[in-house]
Amino acid sequence: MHSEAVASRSADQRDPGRESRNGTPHLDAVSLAIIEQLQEDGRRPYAAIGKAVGLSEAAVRQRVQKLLDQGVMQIVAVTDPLTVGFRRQAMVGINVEGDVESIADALSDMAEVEYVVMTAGSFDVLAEIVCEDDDHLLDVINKRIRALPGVRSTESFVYLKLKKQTYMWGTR
Amino acid sequence: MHSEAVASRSADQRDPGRESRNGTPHLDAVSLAIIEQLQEDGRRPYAAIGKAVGLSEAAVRQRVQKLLDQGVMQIVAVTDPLTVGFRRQAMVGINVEGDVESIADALSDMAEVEYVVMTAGSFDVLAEIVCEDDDHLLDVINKRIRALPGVRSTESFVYLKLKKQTYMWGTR
DNA sequence: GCGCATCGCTGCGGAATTCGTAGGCGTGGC
DNA sequence: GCCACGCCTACGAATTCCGCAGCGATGCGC
Repeated sequence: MHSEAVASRSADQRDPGRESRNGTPHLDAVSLAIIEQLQEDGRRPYAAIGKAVGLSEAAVRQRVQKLLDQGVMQIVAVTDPLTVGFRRQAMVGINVEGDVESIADALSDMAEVEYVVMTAGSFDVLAEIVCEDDDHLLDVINKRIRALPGVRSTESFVYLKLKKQTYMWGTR
Repeated sequence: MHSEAVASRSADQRDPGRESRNGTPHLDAVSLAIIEQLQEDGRRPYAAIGKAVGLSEAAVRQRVQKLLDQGVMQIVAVTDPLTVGFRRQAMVGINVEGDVESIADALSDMAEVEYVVMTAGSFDVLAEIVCEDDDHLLDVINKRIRALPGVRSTESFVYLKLKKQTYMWGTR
């Protein structure tokens, strides 16, 4: 029925979930198209997605479940924390001596830390923090982050206003 | 039926969507609870959410629709772009002379820029960029961002590895 | 005080979606 | 060759979504 939408199956499309060498699952064009659909609307019905990508409703459902199970994708509500009662939010740049990844892991274990990324440049790690108020923010940065062994220095950027927040890389 | 879950309506709960002076809608406890549910699972059925927050299915549906329409919340699929074909991602710190907000708006108009926030600290604006490859990244930073009138300087932090990405501030 | 417009919630019933599962088909290992 | 595996489709049953009418409470004007 959808044969014209999926050009006679390539090897990619036959095994859309196999692992590549770095441990992250390989994604074929159809899975990317599904993600793209869900980036526009996380609640879009499977049948509508199927029509867009050339797959049956059930196949889309199975792929979505797999992508969720693998941790490749999550379907969630996102907001601007500053409009939802959290008074202070900040990005913290961190310099590390020794093992960067273990510091990043330690940061990831903190509930107030929503986002952790290892970087190249004048910071080794960037961490985004969401707090109730100034005291809370101060506590997290000074008492918890700076206390981690291996943290050499930190620099904070307190959020004043969120201007853009999208997940639409698929749609361009 | 759910009378025991919502303690005899407070003023807050009677007018959950009214505007506060800064233009962002005021959110009552029930709407926060709904958002919290959807932060755990963006596809959770309205009936299940209703049971959790003490509202009927239809009421939850109306509130969710309103939150989406107001732009308070979006329900979307989120991924790590680096695992989905985008080879280069970076955070760019920007210093501005003159009107910071107009620069932030200009950045927000760029498709490659997924995240823009005005900050206090040694940068005026932070912008996250998602690119296909090095050439693309270089082009965006050097030709487009640095070309904006008012941009005094930029500093880039190329992403090496995303370690954490959550939206669960509600669940703590 | 009273009517009236507004707003949010509930409770339906019908339409649409989701879910579980059985069966088919191509691929790769043995 | 043959089996195991992965992915797909098909389809009925259960669940969910959706639109709407009605109701109670609030706020406003008079």
